[in-house]
Amino acid sequence: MNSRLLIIHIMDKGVDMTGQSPAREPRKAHTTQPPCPAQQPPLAQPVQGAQVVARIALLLRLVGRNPSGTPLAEIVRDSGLTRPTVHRLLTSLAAEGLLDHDAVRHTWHYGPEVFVMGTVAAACYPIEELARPSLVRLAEETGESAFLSIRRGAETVCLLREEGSFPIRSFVLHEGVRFPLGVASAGMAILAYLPDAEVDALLADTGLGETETIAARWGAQHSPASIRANLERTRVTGYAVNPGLILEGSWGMGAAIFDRSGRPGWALSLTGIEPRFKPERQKVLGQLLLDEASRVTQILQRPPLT
Amino acid sequence: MNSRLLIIHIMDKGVDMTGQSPAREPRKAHTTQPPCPAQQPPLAQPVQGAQVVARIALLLRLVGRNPSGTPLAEIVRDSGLTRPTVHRLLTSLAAEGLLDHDAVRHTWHYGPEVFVMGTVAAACYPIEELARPSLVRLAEETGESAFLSIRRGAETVCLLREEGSFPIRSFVLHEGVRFPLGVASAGMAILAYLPDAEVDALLADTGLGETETIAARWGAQHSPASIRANLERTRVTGYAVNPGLILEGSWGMGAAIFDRSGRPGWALSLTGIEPRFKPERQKVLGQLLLDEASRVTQILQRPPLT
DNA sequence: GTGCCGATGTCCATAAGATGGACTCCACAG
DNA sequence: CTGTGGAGTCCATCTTATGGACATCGGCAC
Repeated sequence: MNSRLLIIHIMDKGVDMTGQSPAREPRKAHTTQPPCPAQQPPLAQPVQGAQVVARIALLLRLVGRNPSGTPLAEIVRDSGLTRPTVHRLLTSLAAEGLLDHDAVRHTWHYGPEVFVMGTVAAACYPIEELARPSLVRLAEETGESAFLSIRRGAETVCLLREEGSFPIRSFVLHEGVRFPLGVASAGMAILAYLPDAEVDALLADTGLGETETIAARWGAQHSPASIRANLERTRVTGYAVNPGLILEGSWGMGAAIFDRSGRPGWALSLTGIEPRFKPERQKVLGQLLLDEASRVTQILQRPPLT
Repeated sequence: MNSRLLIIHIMDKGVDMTGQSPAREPRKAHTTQPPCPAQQPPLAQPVQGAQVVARIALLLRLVGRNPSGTPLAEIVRDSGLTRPTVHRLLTSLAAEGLLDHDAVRHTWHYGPEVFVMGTVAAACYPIEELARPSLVRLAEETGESAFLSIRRGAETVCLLREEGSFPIRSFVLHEGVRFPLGVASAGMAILAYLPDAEVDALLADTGLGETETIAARWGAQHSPASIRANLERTRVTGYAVNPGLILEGSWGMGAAIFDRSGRPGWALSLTGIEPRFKPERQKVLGQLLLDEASRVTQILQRPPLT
């Protein structure tokens, strides 16, 4: 389960070696530029009068990347907040049951209250039950691991994972992992079916600094041009292919699911190693993905619930 | 749904007519007594330096009571906070995707982010899949509605609901509803298997004021004595019976589920109308509940998962 | 129509409360 | 033993949340 950590590490150590600013300093962000909308690339607007809420939400999102627990230092680093602040907020969240603190391993995870709230919320978001059968079928028929991701603002979040039978499995993707739209096949599949204007907006402003571009974080293979090229390919076939762009040799394919208003809000995807994604098989896998995505979409269209 | 809420109601309506301070003033609480452990009777300790976190958690819990949406006024009333504060916090939470604001109906619900986080958390709390089959069986075999509740501090929270076929159904209990331990059959079943010391603590201090007792909120049939009497009955049979104590004619029965350390952390329960809970049938239903609770308990005991 | 009521939503001066620099403590490696 | 890196704690400072007061909206009675 720490293979994931690995990736984080790799990325932290390697990709970010843009050279400049060895000591991070984004934490001063909130002190000076009140009109500045983007301190972090989350999904929130400026908002007035409750920055703590933004911080808490940020921390909750960060903790969520690792269901198996995240150490304080990692959260401090990735949040850009100071250690005392993060520690205090995490402690308070834990006191409320929203987080849990593993005192032995010094890690933080989601607490029972999050689970409880999520279960309640799940009553309003029935995607889970709707998509699980599709995931199972995909995993069984292909042998690869199958995933459901949801769009959240400019990101996708991996919600469900269904393991395939193939003995070599990638752990780049698992529950809670977030990617910007355009990175990973799920985000690519979703992005491909958003209106052009939104695509432009999403690919253009990644905050303010040019250091914050997707490419800076995820490598040159995620330059706007590369992403747009892949978008075109995705629009032609209907499904997205990620040819090892995140981790060499780790391929993925995805297809979008559309909500009642016709917008792509989720995606099904498959991941595996490169030899399992030869061109001929891509067509097969792509069709399977499209079939299942279409099935889920149709179920979603149907009920006028509420 | 903390007992705390109650007080607010009481105060607003009548009890606080002690003459002094018609305007509520419990909000000064945090300013003076730092060592005082009980400012609010939720599940949290004093905590230092992040009262906003407590407020946010409180609001999230309150919103969760009603998956279908809660108006601002209700949250303001039950939280004891001022309207501007509640409004600002809710707005901020909505901006983060943790809540959703129905601008037409002026109601607040859980947002997609809560659902996402919950789904991630669910990977660590597999009770859902473990218990669902039991709920389905219970609902099918009895015709009543079946529920899974979880213990959260001094409360139970209803997590899952499975409708029965019987055409008259009670909606006292549904996803997100919270009761103090000792109220409703699920909480009674759990309370009955907690150590005596804990039971005493839970039944004794319901905060600080004597106006905050469970009985004050849930009626004299929930006096400590009555609860203890019911506890005894529960310990004899193994299952709890709620003979319409919350709502006349709305009966319930529950059985506890035990975690790996042998503590009662969840409960299965059935609800229905009084004629369906005649003594002979109680035995049948009770046995079914015990069987299913035991089954879930055994599954929980088994895996040494991380 | 008009006026009342209860609700939501907004503003901004105030002071309450969150912040983070600096410190301690602990575990582990060399 | 000393050095390094991380977790956790403290408290003076000043940023940030607070809530009283106001604006607005929609429904309802007359």
